[in-house]
Amino acid sequence: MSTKTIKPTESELEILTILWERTHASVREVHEELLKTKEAGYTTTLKLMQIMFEKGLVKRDDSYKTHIYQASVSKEKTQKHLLGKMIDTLFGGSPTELVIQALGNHKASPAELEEIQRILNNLKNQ
Amino acid sequence: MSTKTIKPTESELEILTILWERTHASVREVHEELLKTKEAGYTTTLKLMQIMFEKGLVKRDDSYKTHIYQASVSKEKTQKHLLGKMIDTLFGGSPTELVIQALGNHKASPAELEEIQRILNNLKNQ
DNA sequence: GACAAATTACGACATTTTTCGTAAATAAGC
DNA sequence: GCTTATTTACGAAAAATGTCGTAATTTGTC
Repeated sequence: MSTKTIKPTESELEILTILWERTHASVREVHEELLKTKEAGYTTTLKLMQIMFEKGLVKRDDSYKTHIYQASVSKEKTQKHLLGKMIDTLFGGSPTELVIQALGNHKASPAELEEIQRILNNLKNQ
Repeated sequence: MSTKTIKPTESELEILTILWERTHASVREVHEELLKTKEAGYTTTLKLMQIMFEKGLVKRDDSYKTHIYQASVSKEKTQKHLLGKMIDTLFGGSPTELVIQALGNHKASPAELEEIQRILNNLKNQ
């Protein structure tokens, strides 16, 4: 009953990303960060985060005037879940197909290629 | 002005997937296929496909009573676009991080691992 | 303790997505 | 050519998302 609940919307994902970076932040801080990439009113961000709180996507400390928010779903779990969904719907259930696309269309440095190689070796020796 | 337009919704993606598999299909056929995985009324599917037509996501041949639909965005382009978006929003712009996640969390057969190895070798020798 | 500044709470509305009922159009069989 | 079955067209509404204005609350300052 854990992975099933993860279904953040686009906007929610943007906010989660910021919270993952900072571990915790006020609405104001999140909002400032959002403004760097998009237009939005302050109360819009506030409302969004309140709804995320009701959904359980974030936790908050409201012992002070300024509430401090924190993601309550981990980045890794969310990545895993959304990736799995994408593999299912877009890549016919084949993670390999996705990996091939990702490698083919997006540049990776030699160091990164080595890292992938290490993981690949691990998987082969099992 | 091509990749910017690709933004199918969840439902639209389901339909596109079916169209990609069959190259072309009637509403009835798509609907039957959809029923295997979810509940939906026939007119719902119809309406969805009509809207996709208006958006330009699909083409159709309406010279007969039963219209025949066809995806007008390619699977590859859509995969690429959505993958890129996911890399940006969820994986901090690092395709490698995504590949690592995908390989770590989803099983791949030895044959598939070999295929990935081939691609990796290719990338290394450049 | 009154005032100003910032924050939260709340409700309302716009937009997008999804759903479906009903009517009109089309085609096939008899 | 009439009937029946199937399909499309269309409108309306439900549901989910995103937007923001206004009022109430809190806190700090003088």
